[in-house]
Amino acid sequence: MPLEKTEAAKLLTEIVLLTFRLEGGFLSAADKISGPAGLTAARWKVLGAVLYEKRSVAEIGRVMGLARQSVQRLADILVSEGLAAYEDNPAHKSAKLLAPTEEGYARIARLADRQTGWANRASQGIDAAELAATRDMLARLITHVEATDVPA
Amino acid sequence: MPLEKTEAAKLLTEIVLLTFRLEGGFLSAADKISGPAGLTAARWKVLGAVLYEKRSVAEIGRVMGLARQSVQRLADILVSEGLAAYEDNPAHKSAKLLAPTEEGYARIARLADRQTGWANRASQGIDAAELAATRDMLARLITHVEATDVPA
DNA sequence: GGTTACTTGACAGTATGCTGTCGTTTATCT
DNA sequence: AGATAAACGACAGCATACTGTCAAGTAACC
Repeated sequence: MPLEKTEAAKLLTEIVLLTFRLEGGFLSAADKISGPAGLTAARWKVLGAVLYEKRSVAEIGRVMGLARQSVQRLADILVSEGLAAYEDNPAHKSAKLLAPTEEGYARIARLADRQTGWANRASQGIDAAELAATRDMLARLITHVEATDVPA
Repeated sequence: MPLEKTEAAKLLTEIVLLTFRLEGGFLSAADKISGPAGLTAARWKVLGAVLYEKRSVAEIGRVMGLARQSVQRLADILVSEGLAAYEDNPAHKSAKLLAPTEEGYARIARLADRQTGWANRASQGIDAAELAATRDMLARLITHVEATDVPA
């Protein structure tokens, strides 16, 4: 006899599928927004993670929920393109801190208006309170999912 | 002078980042759930899309929000592994319909209980009405995002 | 019926992100 | 201080998903 899903579990299962689909749409939009500034969605993510605070590669991975190795690759590309640079980390000899260069900041500035315009249009006609509730629930789900282990 | 974000746009921007992160968590869980049944998250998605209805590759792509070519690759793999088969499409000479084989159905059955258990645990303590509201908002956002074009 | 537009599958190339593994560096514990 | 554990960067290999392009099939239009 198969296991029974709770009401919440049924809804969560629907949310999983919708999240996959929504992520695809967001990613596609992010690529189109960042393309004209010479960036991709993934590089924008990494550069954005160090805009206001220098971070090590591993730290960026934790903040964005990505594997260390994925970030390492993108960070190296950003450095090779002159959009970011590794700076010495007083707290760690080999784990250098990534920080945007002037050109890196300039690239982000070039897409800011495009991102704002997109966000304004895409959120048009949607109640802010409902969006805030959705944001809070997504944050809560992230916590729950990361704490839920899957038995081998 | 930079463009101004509406309140809803600010919230949407936060939701974008949370969605990226949540998708990563869901994907990781889906891989762990489907692994013991000899599937991956991506193959489970495609097989799941034809469980109750045969579909062409392009149709699966539309339903799941994926590129035709991505689905084609996975569908070919499923067929080569004997988990699905292409059947003649009376309405189109070359666009065959994908359908699970008996073994394909069996694989899905093998992970059903694991998925249910995960969903029950991960949704524990979360109000069903709030989850339903989130689900509805995600569906709405998908529609909005897919209708919002990004100027070149 | 024939032209045109769209859909579909196929193939190639690329970007993203994962796991696994290794040696080094840092932190912890006794 | 020394041993153990954990974190970090580096490298390799692989899965997933994208864009671009082409030929063939289907639908729409005149």
